[in-house]
Amino acid sequence: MDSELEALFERVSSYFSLLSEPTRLKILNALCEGERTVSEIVAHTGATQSNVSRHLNLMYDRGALKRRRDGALTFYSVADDTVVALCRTVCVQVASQADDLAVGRKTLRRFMPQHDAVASRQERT
Amino acid sequence: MDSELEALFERVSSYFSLLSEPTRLKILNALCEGERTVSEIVAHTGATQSNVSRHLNLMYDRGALKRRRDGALTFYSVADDTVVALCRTVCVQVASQADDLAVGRKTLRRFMPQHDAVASRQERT
DNA sequence: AGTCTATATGCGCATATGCGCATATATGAA
DNA sequence: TTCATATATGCGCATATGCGCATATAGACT
Repeated sequence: MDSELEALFERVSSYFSLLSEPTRLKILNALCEGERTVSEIVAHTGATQSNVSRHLNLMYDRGALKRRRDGALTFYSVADDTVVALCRTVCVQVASQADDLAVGRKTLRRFMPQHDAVASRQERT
Repeated sequence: MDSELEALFERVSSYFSLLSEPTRLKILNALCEGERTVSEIVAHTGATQSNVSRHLNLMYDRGALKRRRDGALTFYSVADDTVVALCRTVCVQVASQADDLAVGRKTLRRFMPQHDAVASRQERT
């Protein structure tokens, strides 16, 4: 196997690993609508402050998030829009193939407004 | 946090975890052009037979791959095209943001022909 | 200085995951 | 049946990862 591809896949898998953790997905969800402080994210996700902080720093280090400090507050926001796009794609995919999963149109719509058409098309199938 | 979303994110993260492993990406790469036997994938990826088998079964169980048995041979192929699409998206993303990573246009093109336009657009930036 | 709030981080644990190795199972051929 | 090839799987280990808990750091205010 080509060593160029080896290196590429190493990075790609590491990229995906960012998204393979529920807490981080919750955080991204909280950041979907824009900039948020750590405390806001803690409140929104229900995770502990230390975990949220750790995950935020991780995603920041990997370039998925950007941050801005204002006094004692740190504002985080999405730096890599691809990340959010991937989440949305997989949310639709998962919701459409899981009959048992009670993800209402409403929830789906709130989470990914622009995929409305896709989501409802899948539902009719 | 909504328990509906909790369940959704659990699944979504598990979906992404399939793609957060280099060996599995190599396998998907080997399956991009179509159906392959386990031995062919072993040869193509350079991984051991037991690992390839394990990863194939995992991806099969999760619905990412389908399989077909013909005598002593087992043919695997991609069942969920979204998986491949996601890989391609992230490959382009990673390759475009990593200056140090020597992923030539040629390699990229071979791996994801239909993203040619996107890839070269990124390169010019 | 002292104190309060906000955020980050060190440490240890528990669990998950990928792998090597050997072996089991299945199919076809002699 | 016996052997050979193809694929799957049990077991143990090493590492990675997420978390709880306590604590450290930083800024604002008195």
